[in-house]
Amino acid sequence: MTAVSTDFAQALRDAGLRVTQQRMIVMSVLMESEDHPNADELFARTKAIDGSVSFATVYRTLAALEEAGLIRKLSFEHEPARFEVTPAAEHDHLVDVDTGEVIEIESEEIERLRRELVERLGYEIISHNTLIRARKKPRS
Amino acid sequence: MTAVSTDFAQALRDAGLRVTQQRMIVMSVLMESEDHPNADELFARTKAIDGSVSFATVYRTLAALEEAGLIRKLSFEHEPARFEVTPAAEHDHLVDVDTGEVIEIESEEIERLRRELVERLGYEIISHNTLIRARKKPRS
DNA sequence: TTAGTTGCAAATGTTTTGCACGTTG
DNA sequence: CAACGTGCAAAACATTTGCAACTAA
Repeated sequence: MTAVSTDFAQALRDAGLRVTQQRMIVMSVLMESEDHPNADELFARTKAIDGSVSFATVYRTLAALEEAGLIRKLSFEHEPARFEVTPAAEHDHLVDVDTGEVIEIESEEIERLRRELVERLGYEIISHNTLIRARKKPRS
Repeated sequence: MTAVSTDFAQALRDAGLRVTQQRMIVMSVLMESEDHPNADELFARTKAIDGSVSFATVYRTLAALEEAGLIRKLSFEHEPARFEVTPAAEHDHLVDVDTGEVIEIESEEIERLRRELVERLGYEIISHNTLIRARKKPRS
């Protein structure tokens, strides 16, 4: 029982969810992913570890974990949703339109300005999701 | 032939697209929409003007107009894509999670910071899309 | 024991597409 | 008239769900 898997189990319990083998696997697969996998990819990686996990369970687990705030769903255009473990600090996503690569970018100042702006409108941010489509500048 | 419809026709021609009645109707419907309609809603509003326009054409027109940069597709979560005419100034979208209302918010400073940050990474922004899920603060 | 979870397959909802016909340039 | 666009219905695609079997608490 590693520290990490204990954390997963505890996080599930805290969320009022049962600790099942399937959820543990999906969580650990997502946690260990450096990229931002979609449900298909998570299913493939999960199946490689435990062939009995079904596609439906991957989706249901993702929905449950998102609901619990443990993971985040990213909506990209023209492609299925991707997922990431909820980051400690908010960050935006830059997609290289030529390579498809996703880069996380972070700015405390932008975040602060955004929060202030939203508060001035009388709202409180629950979550936000910024997608920047960009292209690498030619290095002169 | 009004100035507005001429602009639509010209915009289509400039994009290398044929000026068809269907495209003109879809464009004008979207242009006159104060909200951010989805394909379903656009189809309904379009059909009210010309009953012969098909659902497929609405989708194909939206794809063509987006490709041409004339309109923008917004990906929300747990609901079909919405559309808006490409705004003169970039703006973000705030969704009131309780009412579903979509509010456009704009900040030149955030935009500037974001552009600078992205440029520092060697990229050039093509487009961006920010979705903020928020809840109205109780007025004390 | 029993409420929550799962696997399977079927269903759902959105968006796309093949094809024959119509229209634009 | 040639290329492009359209309508229709069927297909594709991502995601969700009903149900009977299973399992965590």
